[in-house]
Amino acid sequence: MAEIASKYDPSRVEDKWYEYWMKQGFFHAVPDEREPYCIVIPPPNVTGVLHMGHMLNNTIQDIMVRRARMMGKNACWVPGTDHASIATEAKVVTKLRESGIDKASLTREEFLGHAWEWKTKHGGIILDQLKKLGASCDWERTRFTMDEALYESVIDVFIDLYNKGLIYRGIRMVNWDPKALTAVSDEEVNYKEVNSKLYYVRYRVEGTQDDWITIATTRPETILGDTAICVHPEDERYQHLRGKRILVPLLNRSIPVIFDEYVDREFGTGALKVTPAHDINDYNLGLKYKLEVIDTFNPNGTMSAAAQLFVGEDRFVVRRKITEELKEKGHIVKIDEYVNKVGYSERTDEVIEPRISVQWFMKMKDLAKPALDLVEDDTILFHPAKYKNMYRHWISNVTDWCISRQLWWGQRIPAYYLPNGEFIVAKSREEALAIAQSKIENRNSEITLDDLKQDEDVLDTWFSSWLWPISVFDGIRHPDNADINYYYPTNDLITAPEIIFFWVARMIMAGWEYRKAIPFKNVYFTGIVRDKQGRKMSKSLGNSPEPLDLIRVNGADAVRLGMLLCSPAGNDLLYDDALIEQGRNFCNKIWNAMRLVKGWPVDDALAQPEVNKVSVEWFNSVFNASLQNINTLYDDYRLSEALMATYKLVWDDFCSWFLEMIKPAYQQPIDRQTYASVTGVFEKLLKVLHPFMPFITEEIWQILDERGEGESIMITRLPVAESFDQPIIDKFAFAEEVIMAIRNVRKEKNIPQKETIRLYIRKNNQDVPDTTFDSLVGKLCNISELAYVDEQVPESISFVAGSTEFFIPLTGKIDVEEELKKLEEELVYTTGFMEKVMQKLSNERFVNNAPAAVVDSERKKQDDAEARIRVLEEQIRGLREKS
RNA sequence: GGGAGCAUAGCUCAGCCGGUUCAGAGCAUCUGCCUUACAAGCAGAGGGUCACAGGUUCGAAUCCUGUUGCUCCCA
Repeated sequence: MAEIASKYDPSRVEDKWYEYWMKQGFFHAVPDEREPYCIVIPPPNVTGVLHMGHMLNNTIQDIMVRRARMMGKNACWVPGTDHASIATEAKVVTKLRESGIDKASLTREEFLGHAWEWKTKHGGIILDQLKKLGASCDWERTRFTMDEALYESVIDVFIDLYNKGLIYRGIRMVNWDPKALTAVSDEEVNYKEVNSKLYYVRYRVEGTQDDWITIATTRPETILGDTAICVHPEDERYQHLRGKRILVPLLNRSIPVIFDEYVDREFGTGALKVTPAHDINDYNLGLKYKLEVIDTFNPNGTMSAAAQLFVGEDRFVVRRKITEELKEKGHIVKIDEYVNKVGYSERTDEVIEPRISVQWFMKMKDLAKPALDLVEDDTILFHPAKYKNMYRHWISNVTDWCISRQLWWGQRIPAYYLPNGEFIVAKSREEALAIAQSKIENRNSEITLDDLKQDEDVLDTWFSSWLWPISVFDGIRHPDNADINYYYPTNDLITAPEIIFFWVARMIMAGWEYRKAIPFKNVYFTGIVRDKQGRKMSKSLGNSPEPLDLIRVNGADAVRLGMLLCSPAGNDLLYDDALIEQGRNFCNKIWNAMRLVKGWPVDDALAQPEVNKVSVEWFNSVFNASLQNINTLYDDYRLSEALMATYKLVWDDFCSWFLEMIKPAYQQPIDRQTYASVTGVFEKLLKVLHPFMPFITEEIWQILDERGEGESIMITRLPVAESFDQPIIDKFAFAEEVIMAIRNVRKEKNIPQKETIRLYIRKNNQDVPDTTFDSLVGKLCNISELAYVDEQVPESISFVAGSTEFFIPLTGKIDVEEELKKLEEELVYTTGFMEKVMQKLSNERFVNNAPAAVVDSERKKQDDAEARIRVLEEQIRGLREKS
C-alpha cells in the first residue's frame, strides 16, 4: 500500500469532505415517515463574523444533529441570520458617510436600497465560516429574518396581537440610545458600575434671600429640567418648606416642594430633585403630582431648546460646564466621589438616556403565564436545570416589551395614521383605508390613500427572532404546511444563557400563542468562552484568537474537540491553546492507529490465536459497556463527558490495550478473522466519534475499506449498544494489574522488554486459577515460561495481586532488604485497612442498620484482606529465612 | 438593595436522593524511555483537612445550620 504520512494533515482532508457532503446533498432534509430531529440555529447577527462563542455553540449543534442523523432520524438543522436592525443600520450609515452620503438626505426607500445592497454583499459571512467548522446545516433552508415570508409573518403577528389587545401604543419612559437614535428594550440595557460623582447643589427657597435646600444628584445637567423638589413627609429637617416654592439654579424657575414617602431620607440630604423627563422614578412622581415635564435633551443627547442654557451641547460636556457655573454662582456645597450603576446600550455601548416618548408596547403578563408553566412542569427541559430559577424570576416579574425602534432597517410597523391622529393597524394602506372608511363612515369617508401616513418606526429585531422556530418553516402564514407539521416542535435549542429572556422565553410565548405547542423540547445552555484569566473574550481586549486561523492551523476536528472537552453545559470555558493541542494530538493518535492496522499483512491461512480471540471478546465487551455509558451521557446532555468517555475508549482501551494485544510480531501477518474484527470495531469507533470529529472520521473510514461514490460515514448508522460480558472485563482488570506489576519489575530491575522472563504463579485459598488471559500476559510481558506452582520460588522477585503470588526468577538481582521493606509497607497498609473494616463490622449498630449488601461487601473486604495478609506474612518469612 | 448558584489535586471539572479501597477524570508537573503506528508518542510516579465552624447519623465530599469568599441574574 501507499505510504501514509505519520502525521495527520487536516488541511488536505477537511474541505474535500465538506464539498463531498454538500455535493451528495447529505445535509438536506425533507419530511418523510422517519422520526424527525430538528434544530433551528440561533440566528447570528447578519453583520457578524464567527467568534469563539459561535464555534462552541455550533459545534454542539452539529454534534447533536449528526448523531441524530446517524441514529436514523430525519435530521434537519436550519441555518440563517437575523437582520440586527440597530447594528446593521449603524454599519450602513457609517459606510454611506464614508462615501459622502448623509442618511438624512436619503428617502427611506433609497436607504433601504443601500442596506439590502450591503446585506447581499457582506451579510452572512458567518454562515460560510460555519462550513469550515463542519456544520451540517441544511443550507437549502437558509433563512433571513427579513426574507419576504418571515417579514410578512412578523407583520401578520403584529396585526394579530394588536387585534387581540396585546399590543398598544403609549407614552412611556423608554431606554433611549442617543447614538443609535432609537429606543431599546429593558433587556438591551446593561448596567455597569462606574466611578462618578455625587454633587451637592443648593437651591434657594423662593421669597428668601439666604434660605437654601441642598439636594444630591449624580446628574447636574438635568437640573435645567427640574420641576419639583421632593422630601419625605416625616423628615423633620424640611417641615418648614411646606407650601414653599424653590428656585431652580441658573434659571430661577419656580418649582414646588412635594412630600412623598418615596424619598430615602438616608440618601444624600434627604431632598430629591425631580426631573420627570429624565428619570423613570421622577417620571412616576411627576405622574402622581401632575408635575410639568420639561424635556431638556435632544434625541442625540445634546441639550434642547427647552433647557434654555447650553443648547446644542452634549450632555456630558454640559455636566462639566454646568458644574463650573454652579460653583461660580455659589450653588455647589460639595462634590463626593461616588460609585453608581449606569445603563449602557447593548448595541452601541452608549450611555442610555431615560426618555419620554411614544412607543409601541406588547403586554407580557398573559403570554408569560403559559411560558412559565411549560418550564416549571418540565414540558420544556433546561440543561442545566439551574436556569429554571433565573427564568422563573424574570418571567414572574416581566414588564411590557417596548417593540418599536426608530430605525428604517426592519419590519415597518403596519399602523396608518389619519389626519386627525387616529391610527389603523392593517396589513396594507388599502386595507387601512377600507377599515378607516367603514369604521366611522361620516367622518372619514373623504379620506384617500394619500391621507394615510404609515408609522415611521420598525419593530425590534427580537420581534422577528421570537417567531424563528415557526417562521423558518413558514408556519405563521401557512400553519398547516408539511414542513411545520413535521419539524415543529423542534427538539433541541442550543444557545447562550444571556439570551434566555431576549429569546428563549419569548419563543416559548410565541410557540404557545401560535401553535399551542412548545417550540423545542430541550434547551441546552452553553457557557461563555473566556480567556485563561477568566476574562470574557472581546474584540476590544484583543484576547480572542481568530477562529478561522485556529481551524486552518489545527483542523476543525481538533478545534471542536478542544472546545468541547472542557465545557460542561452551562459552565464557562476557559480557552487555552492547550485544549486544541489535545484535540490535535488525539487526531494524530487515531490517524496512527489507522496506519498501524493498514500496515498489517493479512494471512488467510493463519488460524486465529487464542490470545486474539479473548482479546477481541474482551474489547467487544468494553466497547459495549462504554457505548452504553456514552449513550446515557448524551441522554443527560453531558456532552463533554460523553466526549471524554469516547476519547478514553479510543485512546486507552482501543489503542493502548487492544491494538497491543492483537498486534502481530514485527513484519508478521495477522490472521483474517482477527483483522476483520479489528477493522470492524475500528469502524464502529469512528462512527461513535463522527459527531465530534466529522472530518478525520470520514477520511479514515474511507481509507479503511473500499467505498463507492455516494458512501459516507455520516449517513451510516451508529452502532447500537449490545449486552456485554462483565466477567471478562473483570478478569482482564486483574490481568492488567499483573501486567503493570511486571512492567514495574522490569523497570526497577532494568530488564529490557526484549529479554524474556519466566513467571510463576501461586494461587492461595484453594482458588482455581483463571487462565483466560495467561497467554496474553505472556505476550505483552514477553514471558518465556508461565506456570502455576504450589511453593514459593526462591531467588525471585515477587509481588501479590489480590491474594495471588507471582514470582519472577532473577538470580543475582534481588535486594532482599528492599523486597522486605516493600512487603512490610504493604502489610502495614493492608493490616490498617482491615482493622478499619473490622471496626465497622464489630459495631452492632452498623451491622443492624446498614443494608445487607453494604455489610456483605465489608465482610468480603475483610476476607480479602485477611487472605492477602497471610500471603504477605508468608512471603516475608520466606525472605527472612533466605537472608 | 432583591434573587440564584458555586467553593473537591497546580488548572478545568465529575462525584452530592449518605455506604464498594471514595477521595476520581482530563490536562499540567516529575521520572525513565527515540521499544519498528504515533516523542503530537510509550511506561510509570507524585499531588487534595472535599472553603471554614458546628449539627444529624452506626457512617458525611454528599443532608441541615451558620461563617467566609467568588460568580451570575434582576432593580
